[in-house]
Amino acid sequence: MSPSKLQQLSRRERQIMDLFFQKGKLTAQQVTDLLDDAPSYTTVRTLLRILEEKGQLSHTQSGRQYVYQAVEAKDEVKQHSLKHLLKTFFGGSITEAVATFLDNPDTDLSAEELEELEKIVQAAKKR
Amino acid sequence: MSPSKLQQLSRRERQIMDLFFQKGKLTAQQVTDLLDDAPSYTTVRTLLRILEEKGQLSHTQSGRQYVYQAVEAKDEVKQHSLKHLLKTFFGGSITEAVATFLDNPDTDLSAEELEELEKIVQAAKKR
DNA sequence: AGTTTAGTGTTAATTTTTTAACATTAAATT
DNA sequence: AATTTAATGTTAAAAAATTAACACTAAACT
Repeated sequence: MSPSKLQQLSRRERQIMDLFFQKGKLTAQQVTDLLDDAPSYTTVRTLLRILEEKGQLSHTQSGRQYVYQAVEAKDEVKQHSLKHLLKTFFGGSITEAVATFLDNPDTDLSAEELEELEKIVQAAKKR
Repeated sequence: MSPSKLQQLSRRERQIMDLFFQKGKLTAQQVTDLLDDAPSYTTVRTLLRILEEKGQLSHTQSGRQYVYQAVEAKDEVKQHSLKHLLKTFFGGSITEAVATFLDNPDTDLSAEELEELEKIVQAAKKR
């Protein structure tokens, strides 16, 4: 049950990393704006610096601004996070997860979306 | 971007809650055994107490032992966690998540499992 | 009955996280 | 050119999390 790198991060750090996974590149100001329980701008900058020290973020300079982005290859993070979720809540089964998702009355997938999902599954069957 | 209750938890607390979501009921000793970077037994007990104070866990007594379990209805947690993951990494799309999962060469789903997944999707289409 | 074992109760030190003030610098505006 | 604005650099206080020692209690064992 050894924790992954992402799980090593503190609350705030994870919250911020989640933003980067969603949005890609962000400045300190943007991060501050996106967090709706955001601390001060200065605090956000400190956290970005720490995340960079920890190797989670890198930055490039654009004019005077630092533009940060996640370092870890996104696909790896995706795969890992999905697996962790499946293990934690769905006994490792993607099928159960999909079933749960589709069962939720709040979710209503379009016909096209379902079509696409079906195709993907059928394609996987052929292999 | 307001954090959910689960996201409010600290690292260790989340790590422990994940165990409860996987396993159901657990004693302090079992939690200690399941964590492979576990702190001392005393520490684990303290964390369980804190999680109970925070309303995440409850316990019943079985003989002398405290048996803990997650308070929040598991389905809600499942739904919420899945949605959060989809939002963070897959633009909210279950289809993308499934695609990513099936693309991973490490994953090999059995024919039966794929069959089942297909059925679930087809059933959803009918609605 | 005495001793060991396995549990909980209480308390507190240490470490980490979280926060942000204050200083500095350079660009943009007046 | 002077002033304001918007950025980063540095440092440190406050709060929270993490850890575990020590005390106590009751059951199980000898």
